Amino acid sequence: MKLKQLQTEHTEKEGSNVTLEGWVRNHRPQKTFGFLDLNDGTCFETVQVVYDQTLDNFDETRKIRNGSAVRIEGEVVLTPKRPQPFEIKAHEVEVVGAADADYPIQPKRHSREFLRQKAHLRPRTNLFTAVFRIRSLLTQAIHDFFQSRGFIHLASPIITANDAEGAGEMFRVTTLDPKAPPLDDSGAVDFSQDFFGRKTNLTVSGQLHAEAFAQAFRDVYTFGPTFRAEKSHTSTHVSEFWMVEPEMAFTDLQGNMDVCEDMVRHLIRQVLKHADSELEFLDRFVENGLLRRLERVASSEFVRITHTEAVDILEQSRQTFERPFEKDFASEHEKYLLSYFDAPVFVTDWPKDTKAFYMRLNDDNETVAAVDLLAPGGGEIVGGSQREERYTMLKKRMDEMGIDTEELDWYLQLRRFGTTPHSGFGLGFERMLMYVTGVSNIRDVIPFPRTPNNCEY
RNA sequence: GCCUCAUUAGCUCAGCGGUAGAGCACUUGACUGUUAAUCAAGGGGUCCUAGGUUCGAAUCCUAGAUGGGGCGCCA
Repeated sequence: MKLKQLQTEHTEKEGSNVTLEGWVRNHRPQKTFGFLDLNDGTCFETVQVVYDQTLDNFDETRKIRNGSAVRIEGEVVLTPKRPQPFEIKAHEVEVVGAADADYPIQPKRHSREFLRQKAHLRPRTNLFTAVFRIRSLLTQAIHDFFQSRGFIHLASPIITANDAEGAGEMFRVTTLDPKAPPLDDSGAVDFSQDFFGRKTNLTVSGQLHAEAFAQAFRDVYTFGPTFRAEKSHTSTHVSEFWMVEPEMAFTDLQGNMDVCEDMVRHLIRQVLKHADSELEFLDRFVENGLLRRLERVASSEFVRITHTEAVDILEQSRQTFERPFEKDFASEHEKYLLSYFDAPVFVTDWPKDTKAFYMRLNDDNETVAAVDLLAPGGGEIVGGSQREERYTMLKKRMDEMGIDTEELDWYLQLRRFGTTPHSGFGLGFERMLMYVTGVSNIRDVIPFPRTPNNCEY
């Protein structure tokens, strides 16, 4: 039987025998009896197993160490006067796989740094049980949201030929011999002899491919892994992460923000609805006030201001900032705007030279129809835009910014064959997860994080 | 890439120029309802590495390695 099921049915099951399988989180043996805290992976909670000398293998059971895998057969006993509503009175305890004495996870707080070095064992701690249960829930919620609105999911390619679209450094994909690659006449590496007959990289974004599908299915989204080879050392960057990228034809920037706002609210509501125990734990041990913050965001209207308005607010703030804010914002500016409004804020219409080539040029010729969503406690979690759908404008912008128009001819063609005003955004999945769980380092919301100089496991 | 802080037992940390410490974990024992149980005893150390200063270095100095935090780049 699964513990999750027993949790909802323990009243009906009172007095009946059940078998549970799981891992011992903590063990409190005494002289003639003892207690095992068992987690079977099906829910956040543990169940207390009580055993005594009536067990055939009482002496062996007394010696069970934390981390051991066990099978318990016993009776469901209601315990309304104790901290837990029910427990299991064991009739049989079978050790399925004992844990050696040097099992490193103890029933106490460990540092995140230590647990990162034990990434294969950390899902057995309360914190990571909560985080990864919510991660799974959030994945489901994303698909629910888009599928229920008729969006088509597309698996955008992980290996791409797009060399650079301005999103950052890329990982090269190659089968050439690193010691003796073939060279061309000028002495440079000859990638025409590489596996795909050209230079290829891991994707930095599925957006361009999503745009192609949006011109066929209208509303589409991608949800998959993304790779950046930047040597960033921060708590919000990893080399491999997941992005959600919806793309919508016949949709302007306002419509884009409507979908984004609905999505963020939906995601938070789903977590609030289905992860009570996890959020309660996180609110207590990770971020005091997490629940209140999420509830407020789930019910509040998001603010919408232009970049020009945001700059005005910063200018009138009477606060001294270390960095200039006329063009792009640093985290200190984002924090000020968030505390000013005390709600999620969309900032739109950014100066064109701070943003990517595909964003639609506004009539002022100075700004583009870009949008960043700033969220209290999470910083920038979404970046999006209305795309430049006018062929000549796009071509001009690409030339100005030195983007290879030959390589991206297929992307330009989309503007010649039935172009539409269209928009989309990218949600950093792990950043959303940080925002929802209160966990402050992105390496602690991804199962096996990859960062510069670190690819263990 | 830049700036900072750290590295002492399996974990969390104290010690800051004079014999290597505590709590938890582990092992053993006590305990008839524990909730990160409690109590007692025991085992456990390349004080990150390499140099240097000193009668004497975990402690002071130099370099390096690894990790954390901040900034930049971004999601």
